[in-house]
Amino acid sequence: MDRDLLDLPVLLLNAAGALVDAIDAGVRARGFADLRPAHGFAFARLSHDGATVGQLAEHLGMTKQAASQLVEELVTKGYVERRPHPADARARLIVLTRQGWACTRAADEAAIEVLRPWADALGPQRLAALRADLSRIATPGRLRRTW
Amino acid sequence: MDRDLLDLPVLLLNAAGALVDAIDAGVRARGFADLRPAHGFAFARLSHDGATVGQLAEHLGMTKQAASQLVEELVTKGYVERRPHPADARARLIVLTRQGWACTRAADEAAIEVLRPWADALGPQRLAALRADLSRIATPGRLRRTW
DNA sequence: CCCAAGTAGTCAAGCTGCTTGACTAAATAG
DNA sequence: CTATTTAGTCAAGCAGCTTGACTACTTGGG
Repeated sequence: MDRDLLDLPVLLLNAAGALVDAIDAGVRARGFADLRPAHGFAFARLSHDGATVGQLAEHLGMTKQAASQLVEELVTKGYVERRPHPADARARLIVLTRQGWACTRAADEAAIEVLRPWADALGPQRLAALRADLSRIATPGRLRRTW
Repeated sequence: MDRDLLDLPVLLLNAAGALVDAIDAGVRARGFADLRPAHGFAFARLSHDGATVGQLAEHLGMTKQAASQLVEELVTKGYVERRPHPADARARLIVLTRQGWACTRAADEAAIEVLRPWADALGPQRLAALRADLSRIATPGRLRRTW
């Protein structure tokens, strides 16, 4: 039983990795080859009303500097744009461009394509249980590069 | 429902990260402050009869060169040693030293300390279900740095 | 038995994505 | 209206990985 406990982290990491890789592959296959998984997680945060660089950094579990240059990269590639922040002239509101939204939709499609068969095999109540169980371990909101 | 599907990867990654971080903290607290999570995953592989650099690379999802220098680091710090391989003079068998075993035990303790309360809260049959469900997504044996 | 091809491991160089440190401009507190 | 804090960027550095090239040993086919 303890053996079972001990390889749970490995199992979890492995599952997460497999999922992320599969979705990333799906996104690339849809024509967005210049993006990495981290960008997708950024898009997920930006897709609700945008976000500041600081909020993005918080969400991605990295420094503001790192988030800033990630944004710079996305601006250059045309996926997001910096707008003046309506309530704070120091800050800038990062929002998705048309291309950013297109990519977000593609990512959603890819994710569903990967997750659907597996969710169907599991069944709804088992899926709900899994979500609930995972939520217990997860630190809300903070995402990080693992190991 | 699709919304639920879509944040499953985030949830998984988040949970995996939280677990890895917590165990890593436990290991450091036990006096092994010069190690990172990746080393722990290496130990897990080495603890069954040792392994070659190539096998380690495969297990950790990295190139042989990277695994080789990870081993070099662990040799320097006294956690593993290189032995001649019994069946192949090109290869070397990497095995844990006494200190390596001590760290492995400490890691197991830390992992159980972290996982136990959460496993208890879940209950045995729910835990078994979680393991089974995760196993479906996971690519067997291959571990990778996620995103 | 021997040679050609394949495999285990290491050395060296380079690069990517992150960090820490220092700074400017704007907001906020007292 | 100054003193402190906060948002963001610029610059430099670095850890952990990659690709490429090489040596030592093994394996398979004639």
